[in-house]
Amino acid sequence: MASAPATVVATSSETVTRILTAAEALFAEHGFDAVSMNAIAERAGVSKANVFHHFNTKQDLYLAVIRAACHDASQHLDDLGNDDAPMAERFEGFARAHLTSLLEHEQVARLTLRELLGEDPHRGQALAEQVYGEKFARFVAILRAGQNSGELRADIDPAAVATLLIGANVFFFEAREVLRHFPEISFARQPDRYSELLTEILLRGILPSDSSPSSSARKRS
Amino acid sequence: MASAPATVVATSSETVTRILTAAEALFAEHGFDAVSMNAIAERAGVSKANVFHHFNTKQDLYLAVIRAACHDASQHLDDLGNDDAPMAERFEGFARAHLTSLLEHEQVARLTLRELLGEDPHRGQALAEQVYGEKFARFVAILRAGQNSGELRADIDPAAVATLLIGANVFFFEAREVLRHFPEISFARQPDRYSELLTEILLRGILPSDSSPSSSARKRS
DNA sequence: TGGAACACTGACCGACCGGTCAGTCAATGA
DNA sequence: TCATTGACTGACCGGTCGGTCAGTGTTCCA
Repeated sequence: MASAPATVVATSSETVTRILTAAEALFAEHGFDAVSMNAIAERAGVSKANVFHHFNTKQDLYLAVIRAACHDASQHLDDLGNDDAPMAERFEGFARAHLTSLLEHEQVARLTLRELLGEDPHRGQALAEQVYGEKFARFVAILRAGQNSGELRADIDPAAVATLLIGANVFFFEAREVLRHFPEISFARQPDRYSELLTEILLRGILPSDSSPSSSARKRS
Repeated sequence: MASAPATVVATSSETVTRILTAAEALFAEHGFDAVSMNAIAERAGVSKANVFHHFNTKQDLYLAVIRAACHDASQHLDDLGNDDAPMAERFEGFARAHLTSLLEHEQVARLTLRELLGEDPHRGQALAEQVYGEKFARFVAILRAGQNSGELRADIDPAAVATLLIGANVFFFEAREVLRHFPEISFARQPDRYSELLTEILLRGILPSDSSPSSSARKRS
């Protein structure tokens, strides 16, 4: 008579949450095949048989984790449409918020990236497409509005801009550990600074503005 | 008395190559833990015991695969420093060549991305850092030269530009399957077109040029 | 009061894992 | 000619995997 319908056997209690939390952490850190049901049960503080009582198979548990992660992700970054600020500010705001969201919800981000790389049970792609597709569409719509109002160049593809920004942020997220060891990079530990630099480049480009006469006199430090 | 020194037990024959090829394909597609030595042996057409004859442990084999992949990668993209063309062209050339290289050597790219995500035996990171760090440094140096010659803005961080470009390409590579299902995106199956769009955005930015009077008259299709 | 329902457990299963080993076979060189 | 070497194999090892099951304790309702 309970309200729970289908998809997951579990109907009650905090135990399911404990299992899902443990599984999310382990799957995010090590990947599907590197995590055993025993390890999940141990981390959740229950018996392995109990895990199988709530989730029929390991794949079912994994799918439940992915589903929960997508549900989480669908609630992040939800407050960036209602802004009247100039486009340049909104753009930087989104860049910053997106990167911050990635870093703050590292486990969800890692799970998604593993799913992208084709961790063997690649069912979750459909879910991810739905969640991230909607966010992508909203961001592209904002850029289109900026084009229509003349705040952004009309002869560029807003979807390419969105892909570029999101890609740059995702890459920063997944490679930051390595980027730290590149001596040319000063921003590996400062995501906010990276967002600033990134925004400046995307807004105004890397070529000198034609009318500026100051180009040849500059020197690097 | 042979020439092979250390690092790997194997000293001879095409068999080692067959094993490495099979292992590279399987590790790239499924990840370290999802691939059994039996599967590798079967794909290579040899017995499992023979695999262990040439490689002491599964990790040794994995490291040998990573090492070979890094050696491959170090020979890609090696012909982009000797160019006298204008910076804008060199930039687009690099963007295109980098993305093409990712797509053409998909297995190496996937192995590297898995390593980035922290596949459990993450020893290979040091190797990858060395290879990609050198390429990164060379690209940054080219950008710096462009700044000194006045072809590029002097007030931007060339390392940020490089990270942005590489990140956008890597993201396109890893997400292209998903991007195909986003209706806003027209370039998911056309990497060359993506490189064009990306280059235009990075070179000139997304803000309208101040002196241009044409901004308000444009319409989207 | 009793029994249906359910969360939960320890013991257990067959399959498969990474890894070992004794031994076969062809090539080599003294 | 024959001992040595090294690539190679099938059989096998202990251990762990995902998954099952009989049974226990508790709750709740008839």
